[in-house]
Amino acid sequence: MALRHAVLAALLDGEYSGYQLAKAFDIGVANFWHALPQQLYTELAKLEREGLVAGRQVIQESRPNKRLFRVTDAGQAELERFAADVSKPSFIRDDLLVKVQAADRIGTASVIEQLQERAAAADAKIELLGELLLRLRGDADEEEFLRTGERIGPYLTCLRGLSFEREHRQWCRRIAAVLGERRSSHAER
Amino acid sequence: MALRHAVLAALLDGEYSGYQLAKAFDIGVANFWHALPQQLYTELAKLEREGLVAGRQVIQESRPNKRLFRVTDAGQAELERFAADVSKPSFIRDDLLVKVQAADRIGTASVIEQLQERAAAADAKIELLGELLLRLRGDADEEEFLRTGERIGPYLTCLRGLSFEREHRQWCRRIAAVLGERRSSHAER
DNA sequence: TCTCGATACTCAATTATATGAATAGGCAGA
DNA sequence: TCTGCCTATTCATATAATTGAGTATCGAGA
Repeated sequence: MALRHAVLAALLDGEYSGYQLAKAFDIGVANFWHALPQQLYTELAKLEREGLVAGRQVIQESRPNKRLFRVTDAGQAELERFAADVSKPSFIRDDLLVKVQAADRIGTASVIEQLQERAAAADAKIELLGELLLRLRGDADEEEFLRTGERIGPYLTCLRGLSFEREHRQWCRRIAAVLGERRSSHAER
Repeated sequence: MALRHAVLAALLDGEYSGYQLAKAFDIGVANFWHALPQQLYTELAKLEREGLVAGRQVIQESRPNKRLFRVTDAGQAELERFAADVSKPSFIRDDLLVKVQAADRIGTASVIEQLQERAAAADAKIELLGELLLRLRGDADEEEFLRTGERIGPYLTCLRGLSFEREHRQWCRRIAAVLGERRSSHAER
């Protein structure tokens, strides 16, 4: 029930097509919600039926036509309403954590490998987010931008994403090291 | 498809009833997965049908009877198999982040309030996890426990939970401050 | 020229999660 | 004694998310 609001929030920054939204939901926007393209198209169609977003066709020559969407006044009001009611707590849900939970009862080689891959993926994401933050705040420094910038929402969620990725990376590296040392020291499995 | 593995991993530490598991999934275990009681009962029934866990009835006098479950050899093997295949990336999905993304286009009063509630909830969770970690490692210090402890999986996932909650708390407080200052300074809305 | 990736979207089917309501006895506090 | 919470579980329904397949055109590079 919250994807609709994530889409509305993402559309606040301008007009996007389903395809562009899908891209955004794979990088920046993924800091607060994640969704596959199919879901987004479905959700946009629903939102349009309900009058919360409005779409317009854009005819293109050298590539398929597309439909750009923007938030309507009703959509804005819906977001406003949504912001007022209680949020459900946020949970971690992660396959890799499940594997670590079981770590000393199963073979750890593959888990260690996956921890390292995750750390590397986090590296890439951290760099990406760093660039995104820079682009969002322009010349201003962070402090000043947050005080006076006119659109700080996306910046704030990126900050969360960045801190999440940093912590995740650090944890992955540490756990990989811990499990690795245990493997080599008491030569189990 | 991963709840089953989360349940198996949680059951590695002994026998639990559905009810006890549900409790665990509300605190410690929630560091790697979250689920409602109904889901757990359903999952346990499925796992039992497939022979991955075994249940036994325990008759009680002063309260309802219960069924305790343990992981079978087949269950262990299934976990082993699961640990080997690729994990899907972990995503944040959080109502409150959606609200922050929209923050400067909607009224912020309620969002600020929710950020503060979240921070307070994180405080409580942090304390809880701190105690849990202490209980898990006993007298040893962390370094030593991680080197020589015989069951470190749950400890490692708790560490992740702790770091997640700490970062979350810090972010909530900072964002609440930023939004609060903007409200008071340019008296918008 | 042929393949491959990017743009742009749709449809169907399945699986996973969440919501809501019920049952039922014991025990603690007002 | 009445109220409500804790233990312990089940059933049904609804919503959300994932998986898989498919369509069609353009432009770049082998």
